Order: sequence, then structure tokens, then C-alpha cells
Amino acid sequence: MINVDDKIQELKERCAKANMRLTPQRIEVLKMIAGVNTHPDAETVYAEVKKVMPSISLDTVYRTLTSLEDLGLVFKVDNELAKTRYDADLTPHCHFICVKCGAVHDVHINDYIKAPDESYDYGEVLQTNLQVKGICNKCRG
Amino acid sequence: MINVDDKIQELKERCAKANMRLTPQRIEVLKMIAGVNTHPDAETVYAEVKKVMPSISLDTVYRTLTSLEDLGLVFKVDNELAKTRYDADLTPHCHFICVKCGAVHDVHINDYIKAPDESYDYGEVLQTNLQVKGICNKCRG
DNA sequence: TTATTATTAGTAATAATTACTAATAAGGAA
DNA sequence: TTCCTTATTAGTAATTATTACTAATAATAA
Repeated sequence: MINVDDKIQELKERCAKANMRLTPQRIEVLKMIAGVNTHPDAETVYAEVKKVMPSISLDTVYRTLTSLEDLGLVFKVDNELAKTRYDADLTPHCHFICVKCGAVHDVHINDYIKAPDESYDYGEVLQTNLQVKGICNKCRG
Repeated sequence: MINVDDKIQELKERCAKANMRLTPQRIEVLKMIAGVNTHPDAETVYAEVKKVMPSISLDTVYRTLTSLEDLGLVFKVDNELAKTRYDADLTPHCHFICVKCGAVHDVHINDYIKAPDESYDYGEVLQTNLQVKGICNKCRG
């Protein structure tokens, strides 16, 4: 599990560097995502943060998630489900995604490569795929 | 590139087995996806199929894509973009996704593992991630 | 403390996808 | 082939995740 305090410290530094304000909304949203391993969607983040900050709006959560992504503190977990899921753990790792309930679990790549069948206990594997993301040559000009 | 005729043949067999009707809409939609390597979204499939079948509706395209997926003839390419992209090539392979324009290119896994930097010429890599999809233990009961 | 302006709350708008209904046509039976 | 049954379709309305807009608020620097 990642260290939430370290994460908030990083938020402070990156906001300062990017000339962005360190708002309690940003702190709470990041704290929430970094504190769980469930890879929550925007609505879930909203519901959780609302408990400690009842005035926060859904719009702010969406905007904040985008800001945190721009700052390189969280990223979107690719999935074919309806809702976008977020992860604050930036160390290289993979995900097991249940296509039925949408649960997202971390998978440790080295263990998985060594013994895909025994390395974890998440469920029945239907498909494994590798995504490489970047900027294509056309877009680089 | 996959053989479109073989793909249509498979559609016939699977429809028969699944008690689903072999409609011209299903044939045209599958033909379109199988005939390109651009991993089109629903709207693009709609626009293309409309050229040869002007009466087709967008709703039918969406339903047909789901049917073809259920039949195991196409699958959704995971991406964090707004629109879902489809692929009819079921042989194990990976994708390079441009986070700027949304272009999706095929990447051949063995080449990529051997020499990630030289194996292809799609663009600048920002992130590589592996997704494992399946049914989690909870959902299996 | 004050001023500047990025950020927020609240709400409206957008866009992808799904649901609904009457009409149509695929495919089996006669 | 022709007729029937009912899955499927076209057209449109509804839904749902996400984004945009605006006036009010509050984080930072002077």
C-alpha cells in the first residue's frame, strides 16, 4: 500500500511547481484514492470525500481527478467498463479486472510472468492484453 | 490482416449454434471491422456501413457490436478515451494507443518484449500496462 | 491585511450508449 | 415454395457519465 502522507507531500510540491493551488478538495480527493486499493471511479470518490467534506461537488471531483492526472499523481485504469477507474499507485504493476462486477485488483507482473496460473488468486482469466500508450509519430509532427 | 471471408463463415456457424439470425446488418458490421486495422469506434462503423446499407441505424450498430462480442468475434480494445474501440483480430497481440489523437496500432508482443524501443515505429511510449481480464472469485460464487 | 485570480459549488449542457415500440424479415415447418 | 413465428431492426426517446458555464469563494503573494 502506498504512503498517503508522502503522496500529499508530493501534491504540495507539484502544485507549487505548476502554479496550482493546494486546496482541501485536492488533498481529500487524493487522500481517498491513495488510501484504498479498490481503484475507485469518480462517483465513488465523490461519495467517500463527501463524508469528510459535505460541500464538495461532483464537478469538482471530476475536475480534481483531471488535475491530479495532469500532475502525474494518479492515472486512469484502462477498462472496457462504463466508468473510468483511478489509481494512485504509480509503481509498475498490472490489473486483474472482473468483467462481471468491475472489481479491479493489482497483479504483480514478475510473479505473473513466472507463473500466470498460480501467481494470484483473483479468478478465472479470460483475456490478457498489453497496452502501450504514448504519442504517435503523426501527433509529434 | 485477417481473412474477412473466414470471419463471415465463423459468424454463420456461431449464429447457427447460438440460435441467432444471420442478418445482413451483422454481416456488414463484422465485414467492416474485420476489413480494417484502425480499430474503429461505433460511430465510425456506422458511417462506413451506411455507405453500403443506408438504412442501418446507429442503435443497430451498437446492438450488433454487443452481439458480435457475445459471439466471440470481436472485442473491445481497452482505452481511456471517450469512445469504445473494436477489434476483430483475436490472435494474441497488443496495442499502441496515441493518447492525443486516439489512434490504435497493433504491436507484436514478441518483437516488443525483445526490443521495446526498436520493435515498432509508432511513436513515443509514455506508459506500458498489462491488463488481465476475467471473472473474479466472488462472481464465480 | 489586502488584492488577485485560480478554484469551487451548483446547475445546465453534452455526448456516448442503451432502452422502447411498432414494423420487418430470417429461418424453420408445412 | 409459401406461411408463421419471433428474433431483429429502424427510428426515436431516455439514460448516464462526463464536461462546460457562472457567480461566489478562498489560496497565495505582495
